[in-house]
Amino acid sequence: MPDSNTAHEVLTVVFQVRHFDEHERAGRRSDAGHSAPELAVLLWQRALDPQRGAWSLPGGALGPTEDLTTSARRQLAEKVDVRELHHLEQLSVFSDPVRVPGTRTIASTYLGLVPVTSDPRIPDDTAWHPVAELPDMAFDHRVMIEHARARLAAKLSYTNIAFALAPDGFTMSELRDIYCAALGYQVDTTNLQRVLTRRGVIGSTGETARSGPGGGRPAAVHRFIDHALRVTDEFAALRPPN
Amino acid sequence: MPDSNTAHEVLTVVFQVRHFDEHERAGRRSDAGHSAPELAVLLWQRALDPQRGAWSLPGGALGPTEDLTTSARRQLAEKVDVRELHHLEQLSVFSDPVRVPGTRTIASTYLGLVPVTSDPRIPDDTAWHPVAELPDMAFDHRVMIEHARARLAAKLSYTNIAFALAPDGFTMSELRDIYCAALGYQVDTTNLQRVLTRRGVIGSTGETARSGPGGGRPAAVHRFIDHALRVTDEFAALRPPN
DNA sequence: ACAAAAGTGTTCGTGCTACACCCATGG
DNA sequence: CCATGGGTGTAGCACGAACACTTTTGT
Repeated sequence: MPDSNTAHEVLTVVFQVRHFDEHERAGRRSDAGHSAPELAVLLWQRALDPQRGAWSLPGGALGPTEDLTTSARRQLAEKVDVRELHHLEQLSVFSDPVRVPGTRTIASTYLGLVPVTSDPRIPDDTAWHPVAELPDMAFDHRVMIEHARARLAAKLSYTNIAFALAPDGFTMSELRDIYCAALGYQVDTTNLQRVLTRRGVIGSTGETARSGPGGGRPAAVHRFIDHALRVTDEFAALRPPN
Repeated sequence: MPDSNTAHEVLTVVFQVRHFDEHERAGRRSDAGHSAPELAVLLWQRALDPQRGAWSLPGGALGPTEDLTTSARRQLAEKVDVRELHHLEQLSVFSDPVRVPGTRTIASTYLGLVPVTSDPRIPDDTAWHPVAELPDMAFDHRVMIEHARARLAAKLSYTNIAFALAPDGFTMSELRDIYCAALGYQVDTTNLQRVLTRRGVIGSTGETARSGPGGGRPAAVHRFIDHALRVTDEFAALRPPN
């Protein structure tokens, strides 16, 4: 009996660092006055029961001839331009038999990252939400987002994964804002630059950016050396002998 | 149509650090003359086609009312006493539509750890194999073992995961042998002790072990403080400010 | 006494943080 | 010339690697 009563779905936590307008979200600006960017997740609102009105992660049923990664990309193509998805990796599987009502459904979750520069057209039932204040979430989707966020934060410190969130060229201030948004705490610009250059993760293009209104020294433009995930701090301790 | 033609199986990479007899495995002894322990994986040999005679990871079909972790434990109960399984964690999912012939089967893989002290009775078709020289492996099981080994090696350096491989009480030499076997390279006993005590991972019981034949100072007996997985080196860089 | 194994102390290098100080631009 | 923001220098700390040295046992 190869057939079963079990369905398999793929759900992707898509993150992007975004600015949210002040009039949308009162009383949330940095000291300097300009709004600080925040880590956002892409969600769609359920139009039908169960859990009508609650927000869900994008995704859907796994097709019979596709693997999980292909399925995740296919499903996201309806919500986000696939070319904008600079990183996609597998997270964990949620297999509680009663995690959703009806047919028993196993969910494989993915982490997807979109750079700040892209602003893909998204359907009407879909929106970016700051991870700091999530709406009512359907089923077990909230904990999936928490897992994804923890994974992202961890990898920011020992891989070059930020390449998938940053634009092609950027100033160190812009990159610091991205790290702050993704990590949820303040990061020192000076040390960020030193750590990433020492590890060979970023480098300087020759160019310089124009200084903003009110002056200030023009910033050097940097870029990520690699555009694929690389581990840059493999063993903090117990590393192999020379 | 909730029914599907897709099956779901759970496969577990069970590791244990074991001694292999010299007459079984010629020419593999340390300088001192006593055989060094090695990292071993539990496999069973297929009696039926396809891939008859090749070796497989233990596991099987996911039951309709159990989650993945429960299923892994249940399947292993036939091979290994469950009480001996001191750690079990999810690895990745293998979802290539043609990864096995016949019904499309998705495999969720797990990492399981058994302490050196236990020697569970295992069925006749089942055996421990050193990971350094695996036999002919069925399907995609070889790469699953490689994933598991990489995960174990990584976690040994930034978590207390070795508690699941070590006995209740141990000397630092015994613990070093476990780390050497699992990592595949030499580890310095002195520094291992310092790293793990500073992190609060291990501590000294008052006791001392008897010295072996040929003398030598009796060793202090140590133990792991926690018996659940704990991350001990979360941020190597970019850690939050004070 | 001697060998063997365990434990301790010391030196060194490295990677990260924090903070002070210098540079370039717009007004 | 001054405010604003970018960049550089430096001191200090915490961690881990390597290795010499001391301690405690058995024969």
